[in-house]
Amino acid sequence: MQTNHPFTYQIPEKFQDFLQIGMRVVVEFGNGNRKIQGFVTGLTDEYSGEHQLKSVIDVLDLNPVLSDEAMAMADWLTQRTFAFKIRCLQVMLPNAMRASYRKTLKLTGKITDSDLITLFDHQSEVEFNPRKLTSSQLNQIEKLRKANQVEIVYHVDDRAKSKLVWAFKAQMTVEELQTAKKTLRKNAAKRKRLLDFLITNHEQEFVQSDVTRENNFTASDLKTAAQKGWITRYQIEKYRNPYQIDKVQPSTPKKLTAEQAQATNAVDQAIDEDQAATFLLEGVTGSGKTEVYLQIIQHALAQGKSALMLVPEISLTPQIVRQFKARFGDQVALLHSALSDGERYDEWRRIEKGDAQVVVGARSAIFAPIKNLGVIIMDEEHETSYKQEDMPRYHARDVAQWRGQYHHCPVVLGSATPSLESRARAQKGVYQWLRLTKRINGKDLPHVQLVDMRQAGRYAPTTDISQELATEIQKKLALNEQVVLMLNRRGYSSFLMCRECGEVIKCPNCDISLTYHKDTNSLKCHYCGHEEPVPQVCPNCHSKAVRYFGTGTQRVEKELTELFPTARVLRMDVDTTRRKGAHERILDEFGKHHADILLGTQMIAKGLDFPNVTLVGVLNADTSLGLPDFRASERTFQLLTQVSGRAGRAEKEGNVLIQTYNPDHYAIQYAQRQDYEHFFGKEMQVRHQGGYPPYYYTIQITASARTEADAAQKMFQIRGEIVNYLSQNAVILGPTPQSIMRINNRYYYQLVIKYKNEPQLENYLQNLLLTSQKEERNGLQIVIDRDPMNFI
DNA sequence: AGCACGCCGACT
DNA sequence: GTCGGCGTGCTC
Repeated sequence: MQTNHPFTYQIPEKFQDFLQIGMRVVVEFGNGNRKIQGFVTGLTDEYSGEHQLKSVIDVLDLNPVLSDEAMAMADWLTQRTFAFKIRCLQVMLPNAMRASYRKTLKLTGKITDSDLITLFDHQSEVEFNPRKLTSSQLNQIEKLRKANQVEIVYHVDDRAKSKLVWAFKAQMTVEELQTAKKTLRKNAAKRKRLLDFLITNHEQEFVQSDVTRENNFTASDLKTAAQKGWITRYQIEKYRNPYQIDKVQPSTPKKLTAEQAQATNAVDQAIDEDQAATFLLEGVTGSGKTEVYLQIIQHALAQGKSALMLVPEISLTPQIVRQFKARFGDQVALLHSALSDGERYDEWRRIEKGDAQVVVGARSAIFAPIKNLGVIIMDEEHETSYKQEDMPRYHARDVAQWRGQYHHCPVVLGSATPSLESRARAQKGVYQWLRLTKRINGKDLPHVQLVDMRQAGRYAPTTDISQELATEIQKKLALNEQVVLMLNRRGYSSFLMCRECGEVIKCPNCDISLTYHKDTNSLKCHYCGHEEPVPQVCPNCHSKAVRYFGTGTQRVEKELTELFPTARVLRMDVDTTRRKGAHERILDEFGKHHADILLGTQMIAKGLDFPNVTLVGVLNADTSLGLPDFRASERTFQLLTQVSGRAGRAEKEGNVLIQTYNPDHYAIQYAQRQDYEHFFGKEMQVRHQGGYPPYYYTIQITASARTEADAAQKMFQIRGEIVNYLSQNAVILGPTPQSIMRINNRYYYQLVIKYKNEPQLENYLQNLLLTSQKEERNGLQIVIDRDPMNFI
């Protein structure tokens, strides 16, 4: 991982004809000649270098798995995100195609050591995992290796396996089957039924599991049938079917409003003219953006092109998926992190083979191997989850635009609350600006009321629910309508504090307070996973007055059931949605009105579309305002606007209540009026004054080390170097310790560079990436992040 | 990641 | 004079 350049290998004759750029190969690497997986990045007929070349051991693919486009994209990504090229190549492929490495220990001579005899256990080759062995065993092995008694063998396993299922079809002719039927015993009813089945379904191929399930045969019935020669059984490849939403009612395009039609036409035209233009589709919540997307995709398909649709991970729910499947059926492929590696691999291959022309997926789907792209759409473009937080630290929006250029196709960025960066570009005419200002149901935006908790809090019936909110909930329950309550968990958690001395219980490894978990009555660290029981007495002053502070969904749930004993409450947070499919199940329950109140964290703010929801309550609007991040206002505004949009989606009017301690803050004020445009104006002023994006570009450099001094020292050294490469116009912030300075016993220091145009900076950082590798061994890690999303 | 090499202190 | 631990460089 420490090198960032290609290595040259000789191609054995047997591979020379078909080895191509973009294939995966196995090669020997390093002094120990351990085998590793590599990618072919270039081919040449001659080599005049000074190195003794090794040979390619094996080729893993029959056709290139990385297209020319993927190779070019990886090059660009390497440069752009300060990443290692190998990581950029790997990110283009599904996990299953990444090799897994294994070592075995092979016996070539005699062993006498009793330790090792037990280790080998009469086998000549065993799995070798040095971590599981004692140092004396390792010593022995090392000696034997020197004496050529044992050998370490390196293996590269390709995990990309297609799923095989048993299939069968009739082997005999109808006449022969008829004859066979006559030879059966009288009471062989099941075999008779099977033969009848084969006679009526002659010539047809069946998947064994389908037939056994639907016609009540067993696998052994079919095995016997094969033995008797009635059928042939064989294995076929089968695509795994992740969501099992096959049987959806097909939907037809809806009639568009004038605004929708205008937006659609503008993009359609760009598709027809092969224009690599970027559109910003700014549409208020409920303005029918999804229908616009669907019709744009349809237009692309009609031109014989394909389409790529990105949605935030969290809103990739069956509800959304169903809409696409209903319109485009089997042409849709899904890429989603909840898929297993195998499922993901199958979807990837369907796309790669051209069996799917519409790809719907979360962030990494932007690398889908889709050909002949007609349009790329990014819904909720402001979502921070589009930025990957480890190497390569790409933003899906940037990749989308790169691919748009490559394919000469438009990119559509959609949002009710666009990121300031995108909105500013629309202002300047860099993006084409499309607006949907009206809701499709013709209703006004829901009425939003602020509850000033500084006053209301004193008379509140419970800690988290004001009288105003309680009254509103009561009204809706009486009308048999549904309520969504959001608890803003960002920057907030329940911690344990001693009321006597003020001691807060903190994680022993990290600099943050432990979070109280009621279900297990324990304290957990959300950064390193440390867990401990709740102490009976304060560790500092030994007082018994240890209480927990903060708000958790569990506590609010309890308060709700006390206030409204008959109401059915569904809770949705990380605890209740951890299991696969739990997310969908909860929403499904709520959709069927099996509950009256849905209580959740941020995850309920997006994508929900329940016609019977007429009240949305935000329990604590401000917690995300106080974060030391220049995007705090933007995030708060976006969140409040998104969640407000959940009310009154259909015929019924909806209203929204926001509880806040900062009713005068502009982010809250504009969110109340759902006035994105004025918020944008105000926030741009703030950014201009502070010299932040979109007025400046930012790059964050982080150093982490085992001691605070090491991390700080490195950052000051970098600062000292970097000033030599920067002009007067650039600004360096820091180095400063990160707001959570210590995580898992590592110390973090950071530095942020704000700049507009610094031609020399790029080179310095590329160089830093390489040189910093050397110090990794001493526990010093450097991370370079372009356009970081989190400054804390 | 893992091997070789060179340096240095401990021990024969 | 030799062995082994440890830091450093390099991998076609």
